[in-house]
Amino acid sequence: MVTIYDIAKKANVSPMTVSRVINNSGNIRMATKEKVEKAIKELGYVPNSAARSLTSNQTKTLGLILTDISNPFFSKIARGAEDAAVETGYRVLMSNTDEDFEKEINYIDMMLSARVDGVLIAPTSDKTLDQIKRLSDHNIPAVLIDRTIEGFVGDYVLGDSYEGSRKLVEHLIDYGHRNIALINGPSNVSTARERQRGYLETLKLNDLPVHENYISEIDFKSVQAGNTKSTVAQLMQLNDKKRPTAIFAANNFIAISVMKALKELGLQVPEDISVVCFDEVEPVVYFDPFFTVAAQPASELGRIGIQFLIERVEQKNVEQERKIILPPDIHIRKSTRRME
Amino acid sequence: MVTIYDIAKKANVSPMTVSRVINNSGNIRMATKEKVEKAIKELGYVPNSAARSLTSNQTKTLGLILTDISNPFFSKIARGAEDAAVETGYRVLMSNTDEDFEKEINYIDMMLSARVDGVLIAPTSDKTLDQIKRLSDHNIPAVLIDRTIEGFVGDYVLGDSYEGSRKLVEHLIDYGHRNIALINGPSNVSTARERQRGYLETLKLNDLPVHENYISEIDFKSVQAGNTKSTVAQLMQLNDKKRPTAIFAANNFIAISVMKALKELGLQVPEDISVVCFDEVEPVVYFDPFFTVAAQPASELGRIGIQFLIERVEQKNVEQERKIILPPDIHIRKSTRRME
DNA sequence: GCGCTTTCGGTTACCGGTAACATAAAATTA
DNA sequence: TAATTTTATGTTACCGGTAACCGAAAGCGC
Repeated sequence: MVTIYDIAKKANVSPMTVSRVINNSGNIRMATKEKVEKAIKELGYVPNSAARSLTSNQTKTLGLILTDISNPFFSKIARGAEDAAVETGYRVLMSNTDEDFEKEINYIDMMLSARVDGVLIAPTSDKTLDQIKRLSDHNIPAVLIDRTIEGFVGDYVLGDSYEGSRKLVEHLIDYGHRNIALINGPSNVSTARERQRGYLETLKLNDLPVHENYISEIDFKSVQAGNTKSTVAQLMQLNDKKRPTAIFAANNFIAISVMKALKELGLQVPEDISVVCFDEVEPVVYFDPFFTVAAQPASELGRIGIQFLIERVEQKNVEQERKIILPPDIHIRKSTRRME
Repeated sequence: MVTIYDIAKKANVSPMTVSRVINNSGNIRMATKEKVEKAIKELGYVPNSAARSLTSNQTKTLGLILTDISNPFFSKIARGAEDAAVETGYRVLMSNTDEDFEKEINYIDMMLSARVDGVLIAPTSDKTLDQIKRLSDHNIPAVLIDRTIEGFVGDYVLGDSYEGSRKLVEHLIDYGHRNIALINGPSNVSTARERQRGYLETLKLNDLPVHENYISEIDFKSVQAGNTKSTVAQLMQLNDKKRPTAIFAANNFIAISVMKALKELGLQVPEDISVVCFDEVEPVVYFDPFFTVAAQPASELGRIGIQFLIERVEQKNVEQERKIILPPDIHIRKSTRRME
């Protein structure tokens, strides 16, 4: 591997001079600079960031801890985040927790040993607070994305779950639905709590009763395992008057799984039942706008999250905590129908 | 930041002993080991990989250079790759080239300065060969994914573009289509060449004429800019006999754009025209299987790619070049119809 | 041409680990 | 119990950069 010393020897200067040329620091005679640059080019030298970070105490690397990069919502966040990072000269280490606390801990370890300058994280649950503390104990700032956690002090960038939820439910009510079920994610995630709050309040505001068995929680692994079917089946087994005419799926992942379950149960959407959900179900939306959704500006979330994070890393605007909550766009499409 | 020296002082041993405990190397008395481990835990020490990599000459980090992580095909590759990487104790640096050669060069620079142990890359074109050479000049192995490039020596993992293309076109012919247009990606990408070859050979085998203006090329940026419409419009303006009854979109990105264009032109799929494409159009496929596609095992590709890469990095199975070509699954769905 | 300031470049030490060697302590053998 | 081997730990130097300090050369005023 070519080092600064090889360049120094070739250009007949000291390693320090090479370092100065690379970093454009100090006073260097033009002739010397050119000599060094020639040697660098000829030997194809690229600085070793590991060595650099040892003295500079920064790695120019950020950690991105998300649930699952193959979920379109998160892959858009990742894309926005990565774009913002390279633009500012940072690299991004990626990871997928699958909402698993143990995996999350391992990734925190990884970020710690990689000495990343900061972490943008969608925490798996409120328990993640301890992990964020571990980061800050090592002087590594964290910005939350998509979710908050209780007791967190710092910046976060979220979609407005409460408001989106309200609007989706209002839309259903507007269409004449009175029996609306909510299939939610686990309530230890803030988005689930907010969506449930929006759901409940909207029902209350419209004087609609809340049936307890309309609300179910289903976690990432159950959805993956295909356990949504029993949840849906239970809902549909309620007797006629109580049988929901609409399902509010709390995210795209659940929505897809619900659709699958409905299909297996022989039910048509929207003829037999209406379905709405949070997050866009891409990319088909462009040519077959089917799903009525609360679409979050995912790539924007990622971009802003990284910007905040880098400002924290570089000690700018550190006085205030910034809580950004971006409103989702409600797209009314064909998965909901008016009740006669 | 806590270092090995802090631990050493606290545990009243030499730094070297701490190092040995951490790496489980050499002979350490049980009592000493426990003393050190206690100190590590109490101070929350995590080894600094940068310092480590300086002596070990490896970073346990791999580079992943893809077109666009927010494209479901690539996000699945990324997921498979990242999974395989962590399982083997590696980290992953992500990047998005947008098929842009300049961006790709910058990312290669980034990988070089990060001293990644290896790179898994979907090259933007045959020109990328020089960049891969830059990597190998620095002893960094590269494995290709999704695409090959001319003159490349090493491992690659691809989907079978030729075979998938043949099957899609055969399906269309089987359905009675004789006028089949191909909207391809740029021919400096191997998949485009292979898909075109499959297209042409299948037509020839079935004694169908090849109209020159049935084949068009459209690059990533044009698709992004929404320039697909003019291409599609030109096809549809051909006089009746020559007007295509089916379009073969060479990838999911093009397919979505084609669908959009058709919609704007007021054409229905599959009533007015049939459409097939390469790559799955997820995730809607699960509940609304619409598109007839050649689905590539993306996550498998990513996983195998990383496995090969790590073997190269760790100098295992290096004698032979491995060329893996996985067959796509053909899913016949509702975007194609039989001609009467 | 002499002293003073500025410019340019070199030397040394250190960042946080670890390989290689050295040495002290314990265990084993004769 | 002395000699020998084995085990346990310490010391030194180095990985590839850079900060901090220092000295030589060049520019400048008089």
